Amino acid sequence: MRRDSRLSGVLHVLLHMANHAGPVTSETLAKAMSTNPVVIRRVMAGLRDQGYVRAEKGHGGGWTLACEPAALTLLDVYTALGEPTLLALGNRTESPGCVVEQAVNAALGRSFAQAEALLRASFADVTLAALAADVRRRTRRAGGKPGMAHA
Amino acid sequence: MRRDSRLSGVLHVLLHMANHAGPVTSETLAKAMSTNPVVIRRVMAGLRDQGYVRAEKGHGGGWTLACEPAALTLLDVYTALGEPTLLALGNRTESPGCVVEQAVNAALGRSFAQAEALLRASFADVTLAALAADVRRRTRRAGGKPGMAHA
DNA sequence: GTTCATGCAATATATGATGTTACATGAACG
DNA sequence: CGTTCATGTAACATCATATATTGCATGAAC
Repeated sequence: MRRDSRLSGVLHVLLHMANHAGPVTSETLAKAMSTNPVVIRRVMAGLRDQGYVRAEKGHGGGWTLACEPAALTLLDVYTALGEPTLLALGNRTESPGCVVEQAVNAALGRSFAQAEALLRASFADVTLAALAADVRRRTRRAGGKPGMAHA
Repeated sequence: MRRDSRLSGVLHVLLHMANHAGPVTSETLAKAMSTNPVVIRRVMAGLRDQGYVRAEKGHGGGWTLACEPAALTLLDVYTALGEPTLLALGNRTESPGCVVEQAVNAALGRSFAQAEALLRASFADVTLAALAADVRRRTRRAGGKPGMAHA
């Protein structure tokens, strides 16, 4: 099944913004992600509505981080994205009349709920600041420069 | 994202077979699942190749369970299906040149690996016999008959 | 008022699960 | 035998959704 990479993409964008002083335009971010500026605006809309980032128009405009990186968790970002489906597996139908269906749904549902809870807990444990620190560590190790070293 | 319901569907089919003495045809199973016989054969192919079920042609043919329900776990079934993707989220690209990408992939990868491991462990803990027992319990509680009480 | 940037709707594309048709193979029954 | 029933499989249609793209409106800075 096709996998949703919006969370990954948004984190990538946020880290670039954290590494950058002034506002960054959708176009710049899009080039760094080799995608389209509209896609950037689309996935950032939720974060903007939550107040995590700010978008300004006109000359010198672009995206700015509007919160403490240490206070923003992956769970916040995931929630701002609209909490897209986490699991690729699901129950066939919700036909409450069939006891077989009920038993299958109950068993799978327990497993699915556990996995979702674990994922959310994992997300809540990681802050943007921690990710940024990891980026700095990797940059030092590679001896490169911090900016957007994209192909 | 659209969710893969093949595991749910196959379990449904296996439970119907466990409740039924003789062979069951794809057509009968398809009606019970309100789908197409070809879909049944497709998702059952892996289980047949693993020897978990048997398929016989001609008059009186159909599908038969070929293993102990207590020995068949959901993990076995999942594996026989070809281990379809468990998580709906994924990493954007595998561009090893970008340290930001590496950091994001590492963080998300840890969460994803944990969740997948938990799911597999959950699956390994449930046997077809346990599911069948749950079906019987639910049937008793509802006062209905065990067969394929589908709409 | 021209340029730059976001906001957003509308549309196109790609992928993968699901549904369907068609035909071949082989077993059981007359 | 041949007929019927069932699976096996390829080929194609359908549908949902993430992703890509175009177009135009809005508003800020020069």
